[in-house]
Amino acid sequence: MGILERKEKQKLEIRKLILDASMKLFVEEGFSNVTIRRIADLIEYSPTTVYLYFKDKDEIFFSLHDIGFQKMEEMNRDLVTIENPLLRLHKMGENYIEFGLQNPEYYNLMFIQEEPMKKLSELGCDWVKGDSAISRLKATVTECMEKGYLKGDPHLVSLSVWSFVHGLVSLAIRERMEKFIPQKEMILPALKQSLNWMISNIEIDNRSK
Amino acid sequence: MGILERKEKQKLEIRKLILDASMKLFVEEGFSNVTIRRIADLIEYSPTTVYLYFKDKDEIFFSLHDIGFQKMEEMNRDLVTIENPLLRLHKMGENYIEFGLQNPEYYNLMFIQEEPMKKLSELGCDWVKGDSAISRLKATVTECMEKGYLKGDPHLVSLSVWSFVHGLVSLAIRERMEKFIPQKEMILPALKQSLNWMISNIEIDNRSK
DNA sequence: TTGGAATATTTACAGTGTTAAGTAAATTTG
DNA sequence: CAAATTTACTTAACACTGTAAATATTCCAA
Repeated sequence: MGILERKEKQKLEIRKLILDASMKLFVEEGFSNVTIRRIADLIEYSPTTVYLYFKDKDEIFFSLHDIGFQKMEEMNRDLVTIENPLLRLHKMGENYIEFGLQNPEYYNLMFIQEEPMKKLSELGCDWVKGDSAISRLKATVTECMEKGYLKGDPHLVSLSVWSFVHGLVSLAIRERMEKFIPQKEMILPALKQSLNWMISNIEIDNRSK
Repeated sequence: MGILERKEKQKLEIRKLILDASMKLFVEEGFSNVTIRRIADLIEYSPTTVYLYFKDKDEIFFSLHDIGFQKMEEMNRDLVTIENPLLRLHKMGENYIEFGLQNPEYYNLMFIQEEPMKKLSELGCDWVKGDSAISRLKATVTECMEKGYLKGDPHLVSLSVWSFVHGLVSLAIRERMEKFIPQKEMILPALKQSLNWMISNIEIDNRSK
């Protein structure tokens, strides 16, 4: 069945073509400038051809949202080398902030935009990519507690830490931080400083040892 | 000049009519279902009439964003009666969370959506409503420090506290919290619990007194 | 070579924000 | 009071959007 295989491969190739074009538009011109017709222009097919490979526009965005998580995972690849779980948690936070600021459009799809989640509940499946990222966070927080760097309920602390960094990133990329951080180039350092402050507040003070 | 005055008043009345209609659509059917034509239908004017009172759709959203801040300020009206600044900060946080969960569409315009901020920079003026809310937060945080409830840089701490509650609310209303809080009715208590945890972590321990 | 399946395009629909031109009523002016 | 002008509003239209149905083209096996 070599022929069917090849066809399958071609199908995937065009899917990739569509995703690449969407990504290009999406990253270069932002969410609202990604239209089916412009995607079609880029890949030099007619607009309706796109619908042979994706059910609708939201499915394209959902795929891009997935790719976003892959990019983020890639960024966190060498995180396992950090022995100290609290340091690892800290670095996770820094990576998260950097990823968000450097890829606002991806970040948008992953954590802000409503459409990808709508698509999920439409398909009746759960947020695999998001959930596994959450699990990694939770595992690290739990390890911090086991080794005496943090205390409290790992569930509650993970939720809180994530909310904290998400708050920083999403306020920044949605331009709500200008009063706090007027200079654009100061955003990243300011957010990292805030993260420092947060972690130093929740870590157990070991100076009494 | 009684006649000019009356005309001015009528103009404002229709503006209000448009805003009320937008608000209705907006709250009842969400952001994406607010269209110029549906607004026009509700107020029983032609679509183009809307443009005699608002430059474009974004200007309508900007006005609604303003109204959102008014609603929030109203909610915080009796906050001044709380003597203890840390308790007041806590209550501010709770109000913020409740406001966000109860008015997701307003919250969206105030702190998530890009359009209102674009409109601001287009007009070249600054985020008056947002900035004054930030100032109130900062004042409370500063008072907490003066009275020995908190320590550190008020600027940094305010930014962090705000980011924290914004993170909680925005992840919740954008459906990213299902893994952490599967039951919808548990969202508000869980978010409040997280706020509790946060504040108890940053407050200066006075038990040694 | 022919028939059928797969793939792609054309056409079309119903919607969007927005502008320009036209109309009718209200107001000001001679 | 009548004519001119301003104001308020509507109609028609443009250039888009996502998407469905019908049509055309390409490809491959019999």
